Formats: sequence, structure tokens, C-alpha cells
Amino acid sequence: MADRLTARGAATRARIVEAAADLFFARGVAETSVDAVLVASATSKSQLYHYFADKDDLVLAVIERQTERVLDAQEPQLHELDTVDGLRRWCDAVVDLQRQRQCVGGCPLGSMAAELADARPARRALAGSFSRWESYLAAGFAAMAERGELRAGVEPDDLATAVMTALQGGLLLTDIVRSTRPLELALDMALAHVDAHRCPVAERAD
Amino acid sequence: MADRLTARGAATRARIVEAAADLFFARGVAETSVDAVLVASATSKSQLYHYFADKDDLVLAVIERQTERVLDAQEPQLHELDTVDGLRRWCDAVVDLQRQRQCVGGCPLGSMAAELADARPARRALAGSFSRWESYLAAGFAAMAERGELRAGVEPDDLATAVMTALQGGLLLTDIVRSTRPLELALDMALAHVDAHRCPVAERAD
DNA sequence: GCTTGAGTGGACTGTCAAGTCCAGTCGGCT
DNA sequence: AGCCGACTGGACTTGACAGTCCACTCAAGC
Repeated sequence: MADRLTARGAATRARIVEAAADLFFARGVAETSVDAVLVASATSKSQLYHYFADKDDLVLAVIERQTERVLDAQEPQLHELDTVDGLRRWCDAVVDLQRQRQCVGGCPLGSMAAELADARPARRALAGSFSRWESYLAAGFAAMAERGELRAGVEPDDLATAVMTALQGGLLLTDIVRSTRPLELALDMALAHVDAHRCPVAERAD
Repeated sequence: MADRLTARGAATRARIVEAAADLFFARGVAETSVDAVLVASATSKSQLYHYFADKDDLVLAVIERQTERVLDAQEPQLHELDTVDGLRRWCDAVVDLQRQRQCVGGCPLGSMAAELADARPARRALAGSFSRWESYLAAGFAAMAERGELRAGVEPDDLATAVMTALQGGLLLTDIVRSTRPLELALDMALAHVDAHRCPVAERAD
């Protein structure tokens, strides 16, 4: 499907994916018809089915794109996750973003995951996305461990997973109650959790 | 809609709601047709539309029923949430339940929330369900505070919200990776979070 | 300037879903 | 017994949706 693309073709394909990503996020996958994607991207049916085998195939492409979007949006903070301060900046950025969105929509990946939870290939793709996302957190914690800042026996991967659960749960509840409060509480808890696994000898600024 | 129900009518209505709750949980609301509900509940179209105005109305009834199911399933542990031990038993029960389900499906309420995140009345109903669920946690923490076991200034409601985010995030990731690990890590984090807000003077058994 | 294949437009089809309608049955009440 | 309203069965209507098809354009390479 992705072979032999001219510049024009690639642009069209991208326009479709971009529009679909927006709509899937705003309304959900099931509530978004292919026709709605066509209108939003100013393309025609034959174009969409020229680039994608079917709607599920489009969903796969959107997951890929949405993963990039999420990671790109956090790019500035994503490589500074090896200190508590860096972690806090990341948390603040996440909360800010959600506030800008008026708390609507939760996590673009998390909400798709909840909707496509069955045996579809989409779930495997989402699992990969989350694991990629988590790996940035894990890398930060691994760096902390390397520097001897974490208590002995603390698994960086487990710490990363715990933070990710707090983030996802916080985003979900934030969407439901339309307030950033749950997200803030969740991330505060996660930060404290990380802090509790640091060596007591390390000096603190807070 | 709920007025003037004979015993027979109430039974039919309940059968429909029960079947719909199962299907919505297994496949999602959008992926479940009204006809599928009819087959599963051995009823006919006119019966369903006799008791419910439309599919959205049925969704509302299912949310109500699913809330009861969730609370009923946790009933034994739900009134012992005023000690760390009771809290731990609750966590263990939740993990056990998810293991029994092979980690499929996440939270019946959480997944519906993610799917119906838009402006529908269903979202308000779900917000109510979560607040009701959270109130059991909050009551437990309030009791702890009453007994002077919590540090000064700790808000029982905030503690409850934080635990709920961990639970929801844990359930979501558990569904995605098909392992109870994220849920266990999330709940461990939440327990430690609660513990960190207790008075240091209290004796400990762990 | 012609060929070729990528790219495009949009009408069309088949399917399936939500919701309507009406002709009934059942069971309590007088 | 017989009335009445709750209850039931299922055919039917309407519309939307995914996916197909074919005639067509565009642009790069020879």
C-alpha cells in the first residue's frame, strides 16, 4: 500500500490520515464515517481506497500518526525525564495541554485503545505505541539508576509503567469530569512515587 | 418509561438490560446492534422499544445496571476501606477479578466512558457513577481522618480520586498488554500513596 | 507527443442498522 | 364474562454506511 508514492500521492495520503486522526479523536472511530473523512480532507472515495485497503487499514495508519503526534507534542520534555525536575516539567506540560483542550477527549491513544479493545490488529499496534511511549520514561529512570540515584532493586520499567497508568487514568477521569484536577492528583501521586524510590542520600530542592 | 410495570414486564426489561450490558462490555456500544441485543435476550423489537425510547436510552439503563454490578462485585470489600489492610484486600480482589477475565475488557464503566466521551447525557450518568464509586473510597479515608490517622490537611476526596485514577489507568493498560502487571503496579503505587499520607505515629504491621 | 501507471471524481451497489407500525395476546380487575 | 391496558411478534421503512467500479486526468520518461 505504501509503495510507489509520488509526492502528490504522499500529500493526499497524509491529508487523509491527518483528517481521520482529528475526527477519530473528536468523535471516536466508530462514530466517524469514511465519508466524513473524505469531506474533511477534501478527497474522494477512490483516493482513500487507493491508499488504504479498508477502514481498519486507515485506523492502523492513524494510530501510527497519532503516536507521532503525541510524542512530538512532548518532544521538548521527553529527553529530560532522568531527573525529578525534568519529570515535573513533563507533567506540567501534559496538564497544560489538557487544559488547552478544555479537558475534552482524554488521551488520543488511550481512548482509541478503550474503543478498539478486542482482538483486532489495531490493539497490537496500540500496545506498541504505549510501549514506545513508556520507553522514554523507562530510559529516564534507567539513567537515574545508572547514576545510583534509585534504591537498589528498583525496576526502571516498573516505575515507567506505574507513571503511565497514573497518566492514563488521570486523563480518562479528567475527560469525564471536565476538570484537570484528577490528572494533577494522579501525576502528583506518580511523582511522589518516583521520589519515594530514590536514594535517601540525594539532596533535595523541594 | 419506568412507570406501570407488571412483574412480567419488569422481567423482560431486566433481561434486555442484562444482555445489553454483557454485549456492550464485550464488544463496545457502537459495535453492538440492537438486533444483537434482541437475540441475546430472546426478545423482539417492539419489546425493546416499548421499554426504551431509543438506543441511547438503553445505554443509560445499562450504565445504571453496570454501576450496580461493579459495586456489587466489590461489596464485600467496599465497606472496609478505612484501613490500609482493608484497602489492600480491595486491591487484591480487583486484581483477582481481572485475572479471571483474562485481562480482557478493562473497566466496564471506564471503557464506556472512553467510548461515549462526547456531550451525550451518557457522560453525565457515567460521571455520577464514578463519583458514587469514589465516594466509598472517600468515606474510608474520611473515617481514617476522623480517627486522626491522616496527616493534617490531607483531603480524603483527593486521595480517593488519586486511587481511582490509578485503578482506571491500571485497568486500561492491563487490557492492552493482556497482563495484570500494570494494574498491580498502579494499585501498589496507590496504596503507597495512601500510606505516605498517614500519620507517622501510627503503628504498622507491614 | 505518446505511453504508462499513478492519481482522481463520483455515481452506484449491497448490506445492515435504527426505528415504526400494527395486528395481535395476556392477565388483572370489575 | 368481558373490558382494558400492558405486553409481544415480526414485517416493514428509511437511511446511512463501507466498499466497488469505471471513466477520466496528470505528469514523468522515452
